Amino acid sequence: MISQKAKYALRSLVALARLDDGETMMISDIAASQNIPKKFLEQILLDLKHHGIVESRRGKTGGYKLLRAPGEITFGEVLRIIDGPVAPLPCLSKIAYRRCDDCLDEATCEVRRVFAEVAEATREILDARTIADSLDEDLDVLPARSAS
Amino acid sequence: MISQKAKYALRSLVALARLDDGETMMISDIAASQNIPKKFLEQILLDLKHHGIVESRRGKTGGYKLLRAPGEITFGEVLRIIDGPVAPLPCLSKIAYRRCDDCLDEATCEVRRVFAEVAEATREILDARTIADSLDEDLDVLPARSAS
DNA sequence: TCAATAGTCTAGTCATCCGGTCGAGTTTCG
DNA sequence: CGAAACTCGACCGGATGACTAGACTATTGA
Repeated sequence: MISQKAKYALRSLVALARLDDGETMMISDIAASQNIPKKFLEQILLDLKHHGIVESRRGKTGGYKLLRAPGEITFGEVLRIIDGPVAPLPCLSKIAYRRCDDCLDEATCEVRRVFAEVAEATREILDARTIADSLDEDLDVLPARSAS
Repeated sequence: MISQKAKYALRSLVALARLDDGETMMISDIAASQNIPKKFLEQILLDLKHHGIVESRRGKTGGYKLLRAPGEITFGEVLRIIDGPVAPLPCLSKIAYRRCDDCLDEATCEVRRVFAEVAEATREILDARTIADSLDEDLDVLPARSAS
């Protein structure tokens, strides 16, 4: 399960991606339009700012905007910023590799191989899909329920 | 990240799968061989028993054994028993569908589509790989680090 | 210049979950 | 019977998730 925080982050970025060039959007407007608690969103946007995804301007005419093109911001990047590693096991993460402390030998670990496949598959999707992909809704709607 | 508990469960099942026909294995032996806290493992095995994965015998000559062939027990099934839904969003789970309460419309949800792909991909792997697949180690070892 | 506005940042809260542990059962065998 | 093994409920401490509070700083337009 991805965190609420990550979902909020992605939704906000989609909202910002819909702006015209040079336009900005205030935290409170994003919060209202996307149904996100405002104070919580502050943290999230700040985090995204520190990681170079968005930029902001203070004061009366302030607000947020994307720092990069929507097509240059991948789901994977955002998830790693907000939620940390995407991998199902610490020993399969490339941004935060850590040995499983109960694992005697990685090479013969009974579960590692299967989860490596999972990690590979999800990484391939998350690092390929961008905010831009979420802009054109209505195009290919999929059936309401699909996975487990 | 999958839970420690799930990892223990899978490891235990692999251990049980290595037994000869009719043989059983005691909790304490599984715990010792797999490096798992014994009392914690009791809960896990009990849970697996309640879900028809293993069966047990009490008393002096007691122990656990698989109730089904290793090839009939998928990673997905075990994960769902121990960790709950595998899907990245509640609205994408088929065993425990739940509406995302902040989501206004599922059909146009900005993030749903991408995560549906992820759910589909992981489900395909987890529901295909079985305990039996983890038995033949040494065969295809993969490079030590691979995903994110 | 000053007050209103909007972003920045640190902390605190509160519930839930994770990874266990304890101890009192109950069944089975020798 | 009594020792060995599984059963099952309760508990527990620390971490995490999802927010909330409030003080502070930058920007502007009256």
